[in-house]
Amino acid sequence: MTRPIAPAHRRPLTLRDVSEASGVSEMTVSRVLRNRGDVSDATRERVLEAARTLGYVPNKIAGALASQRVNLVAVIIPSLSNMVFPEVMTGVSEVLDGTGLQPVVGVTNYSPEREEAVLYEMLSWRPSGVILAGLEHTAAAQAMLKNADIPIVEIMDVDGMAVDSAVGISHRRAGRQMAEAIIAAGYRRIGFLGTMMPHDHRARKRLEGFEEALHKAGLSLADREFYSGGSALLKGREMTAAILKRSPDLDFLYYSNDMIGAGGLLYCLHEGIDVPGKLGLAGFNGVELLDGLPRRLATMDACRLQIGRIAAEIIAGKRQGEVIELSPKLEPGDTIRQP
Amino acid sequence: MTRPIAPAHRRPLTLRDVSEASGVSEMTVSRVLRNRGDVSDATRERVLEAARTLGYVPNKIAGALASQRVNLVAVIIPSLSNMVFPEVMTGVSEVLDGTGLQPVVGVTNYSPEREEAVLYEMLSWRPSGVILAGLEHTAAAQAMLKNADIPIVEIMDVDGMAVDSAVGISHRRAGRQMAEAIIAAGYRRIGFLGTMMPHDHRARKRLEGFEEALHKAGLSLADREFYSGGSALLKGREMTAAILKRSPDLDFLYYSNDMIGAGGLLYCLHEGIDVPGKLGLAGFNGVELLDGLPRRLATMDACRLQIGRIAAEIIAGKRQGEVIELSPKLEPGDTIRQP
DNA sequence: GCTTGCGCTGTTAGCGGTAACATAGCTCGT
DNA sequence: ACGAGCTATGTTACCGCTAACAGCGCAAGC
Repeated sequence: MTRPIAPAHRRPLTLRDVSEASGVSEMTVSRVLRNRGDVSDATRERVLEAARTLGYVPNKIAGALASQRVNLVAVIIPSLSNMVFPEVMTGVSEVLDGTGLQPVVGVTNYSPEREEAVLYEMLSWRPSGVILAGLEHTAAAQAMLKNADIPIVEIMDVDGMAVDSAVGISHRRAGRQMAEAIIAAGYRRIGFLGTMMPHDHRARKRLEGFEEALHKAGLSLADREFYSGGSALLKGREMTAAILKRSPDLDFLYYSNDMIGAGGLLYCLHEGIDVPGKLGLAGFNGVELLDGLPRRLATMDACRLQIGRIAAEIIAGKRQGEVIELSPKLEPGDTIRQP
Repeated sequence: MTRPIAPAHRRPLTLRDVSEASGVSEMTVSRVLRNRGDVSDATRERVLEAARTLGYVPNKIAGALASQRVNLVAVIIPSLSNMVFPEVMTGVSEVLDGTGLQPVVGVTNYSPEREEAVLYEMLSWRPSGVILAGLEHTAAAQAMLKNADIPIVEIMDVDGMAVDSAVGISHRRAGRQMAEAIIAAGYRRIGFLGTMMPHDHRARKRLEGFEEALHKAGLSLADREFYSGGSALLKGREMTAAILKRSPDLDFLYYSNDMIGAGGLLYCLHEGIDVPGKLGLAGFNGVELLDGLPRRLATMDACRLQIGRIAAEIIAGKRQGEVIELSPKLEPGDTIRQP
C-alpha cells in the first residue's frame, strides 16, 4: 500500500480540492474513493492520482453524517491489563477485519458509572454495534442499550438477563464444576483466594457456584483471602503464604484467576510443598502464561478467543443474535491429584 | 451520574425532538447540553428534563462536522498483549481524563503497512492529536502525519528523527548501559535471546547498542537465539535450554524482554544453575510480573507510564511539544553478580 | 424618555460528504 | 433510423448540529 507524498497545506483538503484538481465533479471523486458506482478507468486513474498527490484523506465525519452509516463497533471492557481482554479483542478483530467494520475500545476499570459514561460517549458516535462485558449495567446504561436500535452483544457471562444477544460461559457452572473435580479428587479442606472487587460479577458468580457445590457435598470453604491492587503474581505468593500460615491444614487452594494462582504455585514449589499430593491448586482462565511455568496449574479455559469471534460475527450480521453459552474445559494440569 | 429511563423509539432522536418536547429552539437545547452560553435556570431544567425522559444521546458526528472539533486522540501501538502498551495507555488516560479528550486505540501488530492503514483510518476521523509508537513509518504515513496539522507525538523511542514531538528513551543507550553493567560485573561469554521481529526497531536498537558496548570492551556476542510466536514465558525456557545446550560455557544471557527473561530464570532455577554466580541473566522493561518471581530478574525500566503521561500532556497542550528523552533506570535485581 | 447594555433566545448558513434522481452520449436490436 | 437500455457523469437536497449574528425584553444611566 503506497499512499501520497504530499506538500503541506493551510486549509484542510476536501473533496472539492480533489474534484478541481482532477476536473470532475465532487460526486465522481466520492464514487472513485469509495469504489461505488460506475466510473470509467480513465477518470478513476485521474482522480486517484489527484487524491494521492494532494495527500487527501476523506472526512469520515461528513461521510457518516450524510450516509447515516458508521463503520465503528464499540467494544467496552473492564480492563486492558487483564490478559483476558486483549485475547477477546484478538477474536473480535479477526472477524471484523474482513467486514470493513472497526472496533473501538473503551475501558471501564470495573466501574459501572464509568461504563455508563463510556457507553454514552460511544453511542454518541452512532456505532454499528456494541460489544460489552457482563450482564450487569446501570439502569441508565440498560436503557441506552435498549434504545440504541443497533445490535448489542454482552460477552463473557450468560448468568443473567441479556439486553439483546449474549455470548459467554456460565461462571456459576464453572465454579461448580471445579469444586466437583476437587472434591472428586479427595480434597476436603479447601481455601479460596480472590480479588476484592465488588464489581467483578463473574468472579463472584464463580465463587457462588463453587460454594454451592461444596455445600451440596456437605463441605464449606475452610478459609478465604482477598486482595486488591498490585502485581497479581506477587499477591498470589503473599496471599498463599498468609492463608497457609493461618490455616496450615488446608489441602486445596482455589484461586479466582490464573495470575494469582501462578504466584501461589511458584510459592509452593519454592517452599517445597508437595503439590498436588499434600496441597492441590487451581486457577481460572487458561492464560498463555501458564505454559511457561515449571508445573501446569489446573485451570478452566474461559473461551475468550471464541467469545470475541462470535460476538463480532453477530455484530457483522454473519450469525443470528441470541444467547450463546459456551462450555469451558477443565484442564486438570499437574496440580490436582488424579482420583 | 444518572441517565434516562426512556421508552423505545422508531426514528432516531434529534435535537429537534428535545426542542419540541421542551418548547425552546434547537439552538437553546444545544447550548444546554454543551453548557455553553447563557441559558436561564428555568429553561435549562426544562431542557434537561426533556432530554432525560426522551433518552436523547447527542450525535457527535453532526456536532463535530458543524464545530470542526473532535475530542478524539488517536493512539497507535503495535500490540495490546505486550504488557507494555496497556501501561502506556494508563498514563495517557490518566492525563486525558481531565481534558475532555478521549483516546482511541489502534493496533498494528508490528506491521508498517497496517500502521499506515490504521493511521489513514484514524485521520479520516479528524482527531485532535496522534500518539504513535516508534519513529519508523512508511513514507506515506510520514506524509500523512506531516499534513495532518495536529499535534503528533511519537513515543517509546528517541533514536531517530521525529515528525513533530517525541517522548521515550534511547534504546541504543539502554542496550549499551546494560552491556557495560554486565561487563563490569565480570561476565565475558555473553549470549543474546530475542524475538525475530524485523519491525521491532526498539529491540533491534537495544541489541545494536549492546553489541557496540561489547565491541568497545573487546568482546562480542558468544551466541544468539531467536524466536517468534507462542507463549513468551515458555519460549524463554525453551530458548534458554537450547542456547545452553549449544554453548554450555556461556556465563550471561541477555534477553530482549522480561517475559522471555522470566522464562529463562525459571528454567535456570529449576535446573539448579547457580544464578548469578555461574550464569547471569537480564531482561528489559521492568514489567510488574517480575515482582512475583522467586528471584528478581535484572532489567531496565522503560518509563512506560511516564511516557504515556507526557505524550498526553503534549497533545492536551499542557506542555510544549519537543523531543523528550527519559532515562531508564537499571535495576540489577538478583541475577547479576555484584562487582 | 431614550439610549445603552446585558441576559436570554432565535435565525441563518453552512460543515463535507452522500443518496437519489436527472441527464448526456452511446451501442443495439429490429 | 429510432427508442430502449446501457454507462458515465452531474445536480440537488439534505444529514444533525453549531458559529455567528440578530433580536427582544428589561434594568440602569443620564
